[in-house]
Amino acid sequence: MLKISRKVEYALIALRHFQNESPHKFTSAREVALKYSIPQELLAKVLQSLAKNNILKATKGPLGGYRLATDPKEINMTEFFEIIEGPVGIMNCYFESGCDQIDGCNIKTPINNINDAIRNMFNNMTLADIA
Amino acid sequence: MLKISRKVEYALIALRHFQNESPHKFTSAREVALKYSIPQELLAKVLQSLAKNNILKATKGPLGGYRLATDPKEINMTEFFEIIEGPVGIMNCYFESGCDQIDGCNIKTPINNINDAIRNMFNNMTLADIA
DNA sequence: CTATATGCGACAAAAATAGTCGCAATTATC
DNA sequence: GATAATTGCGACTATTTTTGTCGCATATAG
Repeated sequence: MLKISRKVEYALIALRHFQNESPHKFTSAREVALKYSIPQELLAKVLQSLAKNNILKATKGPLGGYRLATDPKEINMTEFFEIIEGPVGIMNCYFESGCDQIDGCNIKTPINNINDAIRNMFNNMTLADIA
Repeated sequence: MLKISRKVEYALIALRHFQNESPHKFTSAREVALKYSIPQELLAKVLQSLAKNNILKATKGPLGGYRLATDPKEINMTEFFEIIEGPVGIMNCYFESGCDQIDGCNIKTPINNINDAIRNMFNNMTLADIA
């Protein structure tokens, strides 16, 4: 349970790759996909999201590609996860309003407690911490 | 992301319900399902798992049903989650061996770090803590 | 004997995730 | 200017996981 998605996995792989490249070199999605045997199109989408959110810098054209735009120390894990997968939380009701429990939900508090614990953990973590 | 499943949600609802009942009263899956508008058959399965793992006590026949078998203070959250959903961890490779990365996986360490942090958190939590 | 439980396995439906494809816009190289 | 390689983006399909259902055996209170 609590598994993360392939997209997050691919993002982590790519980010670690960029960390090991010289800071100004651009690497294409294709190259990264080949190197780690991951689906190119899917990786491309993930990298596009990261670029749109200023985690990566992108350039088009031949010799184009991606490189880190931000120091990994500055990349908060909650933010990182949410760029790729939307809100971090174990249940939707943490974020949404509509809930069809007739007799009133009796687990709101426990759910929120768990959510807070998880979010708190990731809020205090940067990409640099885990790599 | 990191959402828990409905089954866990239903288990939490039921457990909180049993916490509020007198300790020796048995309540049937049907009754709990009706009260909280959750699918009876599915809830039944979840309760059966919990009974098999001594979180609940079950009796058959009319007037039968379930009640707590254990003090919530003694119910470890990791254990609880794993009864219902299997291993707690953000990625399968934490538990499994086969991995088809050709060029070597570059995210084993970060993944393990995140996993350890999550497991550690839940290991230090009982059902009583969150309710 | 009947009605109401749990227990369990197989199955079906629905939703989420993963992956593919096509095309526009940009840019380096020839 | 033509070509090839790239990002960017949306629609689509396939696969997997989750969710829910059904049927039947066993137990038991009345």
